[in-house]
Amino acid sequence: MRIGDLAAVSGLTTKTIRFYEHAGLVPEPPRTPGGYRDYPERTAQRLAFIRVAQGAGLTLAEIRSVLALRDAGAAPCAHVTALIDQHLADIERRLDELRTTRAALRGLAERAAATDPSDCTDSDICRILAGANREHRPMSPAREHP
Amino acid sequence: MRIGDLAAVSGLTTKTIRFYEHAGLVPEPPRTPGGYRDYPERTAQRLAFIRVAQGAGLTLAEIRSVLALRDAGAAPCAHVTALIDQHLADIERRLDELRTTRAALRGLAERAAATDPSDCTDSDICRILAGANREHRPMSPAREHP
DNA sequence: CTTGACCTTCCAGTCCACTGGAAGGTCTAC
DNA sequence: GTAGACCTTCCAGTGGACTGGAAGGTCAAG
Repeated sequence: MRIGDLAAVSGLTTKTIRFYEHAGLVPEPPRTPGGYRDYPERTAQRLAFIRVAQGAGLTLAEIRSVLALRDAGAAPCAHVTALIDQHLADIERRLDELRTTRAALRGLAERAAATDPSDCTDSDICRILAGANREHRPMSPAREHP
Repeated sequence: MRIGDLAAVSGLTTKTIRFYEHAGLVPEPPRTPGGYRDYPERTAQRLAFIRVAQGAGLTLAEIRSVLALRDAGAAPCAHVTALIDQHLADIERRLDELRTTRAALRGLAERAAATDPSDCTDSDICRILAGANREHRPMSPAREHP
């Protein structure tokens, strides 16, 4: 099975598969005499597993750790369970953040509807935004890497 | 006002302020004879505005566009309103995604609780994850740049 | 024998908002 | 005069998951 075939059956691109190999998610396959990658059938299963795990919100690094355990002959169950719990907690946190930001934005949308543009002078840059939540600071929503 | 003072009153770092200047959010200030940045008072207001706008979930690029309008003498109200609506829609979409992923993860957590590790063979890499949502594919959650 | 589909490697860029560090200059207090 | 706090510039890196492109090699069909 060459990389193009594998890409076709897995729904990924050849680029992505090479990237996965580079990232240690897929082992280096044997090569044909011409130097082409020649994959065994089970690599397709591995890629399918990666997709499912990604769908569950695991990062490639986490998926790699699960695969490494399995490749080492260990049952990764406990590890997987921990990852799932961790991601659930993470998602709850992000949901909270998003709901807070949504509430703030809805407030701003209301304020915007009530604002007369001709009323809006240079002094504050923007009447809608400036002055908003000047009392209740603790908002800071979508900052991923603070 | 030198950059350190401005950092102190704005709660940002000097690094960040220079970065904002480089990014076109803050105009280049005059310099002291020694070459230090010497900010007027109103820059502090500008930085405060940036923080509020960021708190509302606007990106620096969007904030720059609002500031550019204001600097050009125009009232950015309509633009700001559009940005707010857009971000609200965006947040709804992300909330949906997160809720979907959460539901999937809860299913996996249940399955994990019901899985006996000694039961778990090499064949599928991981019983908990593999085989999960093999029917209802459409999950794909936290993919920001697909 | 040529076309063109496929493959190879490697490097760099994307997005976002910073952050770190090196190598040096300036200012204030003692 | 010197310590050390602050400032300057510029370049590179972070995380996450790819994606694009250049420059070239291989293979099957016509």
